[in-house]
Amino acid sequence: MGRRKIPITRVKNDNTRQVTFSKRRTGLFKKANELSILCGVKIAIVVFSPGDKPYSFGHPSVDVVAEQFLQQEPDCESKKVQKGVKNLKKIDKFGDLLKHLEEEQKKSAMLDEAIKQGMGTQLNNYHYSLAQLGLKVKNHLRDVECAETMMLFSEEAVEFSPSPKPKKQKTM
Amino acid sequence: MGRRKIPITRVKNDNTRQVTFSKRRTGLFKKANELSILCGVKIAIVVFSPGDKPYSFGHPSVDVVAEQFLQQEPDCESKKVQKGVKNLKKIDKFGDLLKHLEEEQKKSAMLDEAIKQGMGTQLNNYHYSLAQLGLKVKNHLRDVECAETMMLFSEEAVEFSPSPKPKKQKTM
DNA sequence: AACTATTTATAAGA
DNA sequence: TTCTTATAAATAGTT
Repeated sequence: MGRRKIPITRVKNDNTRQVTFSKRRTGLFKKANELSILCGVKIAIVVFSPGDKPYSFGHPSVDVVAEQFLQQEPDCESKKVQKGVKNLKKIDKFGDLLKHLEEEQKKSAMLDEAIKQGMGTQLNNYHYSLAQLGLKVKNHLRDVECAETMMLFSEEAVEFSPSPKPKKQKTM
Repeated sequence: MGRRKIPITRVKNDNTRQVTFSKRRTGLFKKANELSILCGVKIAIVVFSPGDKPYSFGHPSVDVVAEQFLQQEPDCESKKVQKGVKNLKKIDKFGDLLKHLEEEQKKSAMLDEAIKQGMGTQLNNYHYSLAQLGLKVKNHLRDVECAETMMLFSEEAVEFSPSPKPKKQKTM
């Protein structure tokens, strides 16, 4: 799609790579925007530049899409989970771990209830705390090298805008 | 980019819209793949079809990208969290809830350790159990209508594959 | 940032 | 859904 055909392998020259990134990211977001409009669908993209700066696109917002993505209830998956839990119970060696897990789930339910009681302005505080808990849980999965996670974040829904809050703002 | 130029407005015919979605989604994921390789960057895309079926693309995986995106430390955000936690401690009414939360985090650490001890074939079972826990956590956040969550599910990290586990599998 | 020769994506049709 | 192909659109190299 240019003066010459290029092989799809990492662009070696730093500067060229950054230019390619800028051009193609723009093109990608444009395509995503068209897709969302033409088909009336929700979409979210998150990408990090070669300099590790985050860029995102979302319609109607990254949040909304991520939210929906996580809410899915996997029929077969849930079966697997249940099956897994049953097998788990058969294994003495991990019996107490299972107990811990169950306790955590009960507490989750408690928190859930308590939160519903209504805590007005403190909702957000709890919210953040819960988010931290969620992160912990997720990290476990990562640690055991299972990649079936996903998550999101906060702040404004973005359209064609470089995401805010870059962790380490490097060169780009 | 076809026999004719089309205006970027919602495609009215249901069938045509679905066809357009399929073609453009494929094209978009291809572009995303090229971008990730050419520039050596991480990227994740989540999109829902007109029938609300989820599709995703991630390099190296949706998880990894989401993880990094959420781990960014938005100066103001992290301050808010810390501030929130502090305020939380000052509020007697919610003191015990906080304790519960802290306990859960400790247990998370325990689970983490135990898992690292090595559990071979049972890893996946625990993984699923943990995923359930994560789901619980997420649900809390959703209940309080804050979208800064994260969660997970299970099964394969995806590349060019329609995501599994559609909640309500409609027409497409 | 612009330009443009080329490659690539895709709308319509089968 | 998959394929074909005329045409629109993206972009690599250049300025």
